[in-house]
Amino acid sequence: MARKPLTNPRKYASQDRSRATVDALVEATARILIREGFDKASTNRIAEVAGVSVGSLYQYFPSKEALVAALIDRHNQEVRQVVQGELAEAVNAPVEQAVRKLVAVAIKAHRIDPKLHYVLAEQIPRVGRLEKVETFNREYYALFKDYLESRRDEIRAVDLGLAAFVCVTSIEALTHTAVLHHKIVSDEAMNALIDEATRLIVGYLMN
Amino acid sequence: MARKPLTNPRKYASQDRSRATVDALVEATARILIREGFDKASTNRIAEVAGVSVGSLYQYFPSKEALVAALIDRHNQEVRQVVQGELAEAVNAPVEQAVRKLVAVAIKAHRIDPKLHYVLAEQIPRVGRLEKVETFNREYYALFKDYLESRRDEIRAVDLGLAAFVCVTSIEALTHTAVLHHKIVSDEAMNALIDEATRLIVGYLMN
Amino acid sequence: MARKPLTNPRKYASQDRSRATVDALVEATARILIREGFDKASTNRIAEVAGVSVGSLYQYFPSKEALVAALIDRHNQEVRQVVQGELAEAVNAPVEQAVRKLVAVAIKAHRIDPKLHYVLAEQIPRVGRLEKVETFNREYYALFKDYLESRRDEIRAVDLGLAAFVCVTSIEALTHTAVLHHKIVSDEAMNALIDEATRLIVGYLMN
Amino acid sequence: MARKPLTNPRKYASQDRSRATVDALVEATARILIREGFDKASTNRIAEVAGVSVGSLYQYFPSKEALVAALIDRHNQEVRQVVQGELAEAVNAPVEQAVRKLVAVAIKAHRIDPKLHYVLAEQIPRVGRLEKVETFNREYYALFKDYLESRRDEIRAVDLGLAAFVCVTSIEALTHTAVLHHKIVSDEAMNALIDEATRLIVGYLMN
DNA sequence: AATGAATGAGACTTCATTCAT
DNA sequence: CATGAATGAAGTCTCATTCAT
Repeated sequence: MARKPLTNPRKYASQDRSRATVDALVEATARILIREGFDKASTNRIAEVAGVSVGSLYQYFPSKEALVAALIDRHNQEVRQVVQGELAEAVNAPVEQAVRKLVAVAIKAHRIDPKLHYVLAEQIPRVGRLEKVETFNREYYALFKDYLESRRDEIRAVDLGLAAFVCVTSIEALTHTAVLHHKIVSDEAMNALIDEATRLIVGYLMN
Repeated sequence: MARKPLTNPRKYASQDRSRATVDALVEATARILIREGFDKASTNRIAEVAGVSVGSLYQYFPSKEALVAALIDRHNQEVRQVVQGELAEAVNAPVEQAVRKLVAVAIKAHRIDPKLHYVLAEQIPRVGRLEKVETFNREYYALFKDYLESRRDEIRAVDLGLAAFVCVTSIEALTHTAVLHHKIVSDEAMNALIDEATRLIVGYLMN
Repeated sequence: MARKPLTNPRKYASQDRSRATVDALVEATARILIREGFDKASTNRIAEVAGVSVGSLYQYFPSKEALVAALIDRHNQEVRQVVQGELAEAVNAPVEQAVRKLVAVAIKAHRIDPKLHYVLAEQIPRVGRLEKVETFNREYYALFKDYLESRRDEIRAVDLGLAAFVCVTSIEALTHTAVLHHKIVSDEAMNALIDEATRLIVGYLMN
Repeated sequence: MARKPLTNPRKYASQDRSRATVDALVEATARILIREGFDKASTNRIAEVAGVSVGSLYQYFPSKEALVAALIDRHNQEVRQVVQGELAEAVNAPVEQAVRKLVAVAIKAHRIDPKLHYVLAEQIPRVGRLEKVETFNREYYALFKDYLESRRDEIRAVDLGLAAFVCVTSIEALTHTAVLHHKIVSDEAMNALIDEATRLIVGYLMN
């Protein structure tokens, strides 16, 4: 996109610096959003916290929304990294194990940065941002449906789409709410929640 | 302070006018919130849509937040009226019937004004009205826990608090998401959802 | 100005009521100005404190300024009533006695309602109101000059206009400041002030 | 935070620009206050007259009051610069010379910007800046009292506090009123006033 | 006349964005 | 590229005044 500079060193230097600036800005956005709420997250404030000038902010992000979008992407990325491997495992496990894994992973994901997750999910004026946040659930939903299909003979006869909706929505809600409302104060509490959620879903799918 | 007027009509006339203005303002707030989002809901805009002047808005509501609070109260009131009677019935029914009723009522409640509900639930926290919106879930939760206690011998041994959390959170999420994402396009679809949700919860409580 | 009503009683009744309303409004204005400052003295507030409607306020006063003007007039009237008699006496007294009297009267006048005086003199946006407040000093000045002329042979040779300015300004400032800044806490303190002021002025006029 | 620029001018450029903006705003405030009164001094108007945007105003002054406070400080500073040197001299002079000096300096100070002084002194209390404006008189008073103490044996026996109050208040009122009401149209008139005021005060202190 | 609801200009202030340096 | 001063539209809220009842 940018033309190649004449010397490599300079190029890398500036690329690094750019990268650092971009990171600082996204990080500042996250911090302010979490600690002070959306209303305090003005571009000037973000730039200040990031330690750069507003001008620089607009050098890298065409608008405030672009900044928030980048933050969402970053968070999604982090969640993906945490979730990906474990989810792959689950796919090959029998129903109960798979569900248990799913629940555990969901909790793990929500715990990455619960407040940020909350802010991104519920506090950001949506202006097209909504879809970005929802992408995950869609993926989750599709993955789950695929899994159910692969295990169709182990579970009772159901509309798999409907079942996937029920399961994914429930797991998401339970883990999200539990994490956000500090219901998971100990490993015990977490295990209890995992047990119950698993029982809820497995019982639903099997009986 | 004012002496009684000679005719009733006159006195009531002004009261009606006030009332109409207040109603128009709250209604305008709802419409704008739903159609254009929180950010577009400026006091000037609300007044304009309500067909009154900003001055009138501030005659009745000390701040923009007060307006939103009034809207929340109005919505809560409507929901309560729909829910109340049916919930009383459920309390005396056996588990499966009670849960089915609960789910049905939740759908009914969410259908009153789904978009408004969504906006109030997910977009308003910024206004600090969070607690007002959450009051409902708390009440719902407490009621459910009480019910579980009264039927303790019909369900499996379980931490009732945890169980209530699991059930209420799931029902709320399922009905909310279903209504909001237009998953309930027909009575059939609705009945299917009720069946599944009921099965989910009852299976969880019983087995 | 108003057409005569058909019956006297009614006439008087309504006149009394009007008078009472007008008085209440002026009084309310004074109270608010003193207790809460000019910025809080909105017409709506004044009407409320007066126990009448804004509409009535505008029935009797064409504008907020008119109200303030009426208040100034009322205060001036009160001051006049206190001052008048004593001032007449002073005119016939020899210089020292006259000056002493003048100072004493000035204190008395300032003590009528010091805060109101202060507010009216220094806190009211002037818009032509200034002259009304200043009228007094002018009268005072003219009167003093006349007195000096009548006693020209008892005092040293001097530009009487200039001398009157010096004396009136000094007496006014001393009594105003003393009263306003609570320098007159006792009769002793007052007498001390009177002594000093008198000495100041008499010394100036005589030597 | 910012790296040193290669050339000085550039750095100073922005500082100068800021400074110029700030100065223009304070100056505009003064002009409007003088020419149109406090009520017309809206922030938008001030910015307009200063030739900058409202935004810039709020970049440098957190509120309208801050602007007025800055103006008061500026004026005080100017007065101080005029007064300081001359006052130091007076302290070492014999009574008559000292008083004459004091009066002359007071006139000089009041002449710096009489209308502004008036506005700041009598119109601003509403902004709560009263103390700032009064600081001066307090200093003046303290200084005068100290002087009287140092010359105690040259003047008649008096309560020095009371005497200082009488003298300072009188000088202040005379010079203030004279300047404001255009009583000082010529050097002659000024000298006459100085003579009279000096005589007033000296006569009071000595006899 | 009295009432008080309604009006709307305008005040203060914020903040996303631009642009000269 | 970075900087940060400058911009100005837009938002919240107040208050003198009008007007239907």
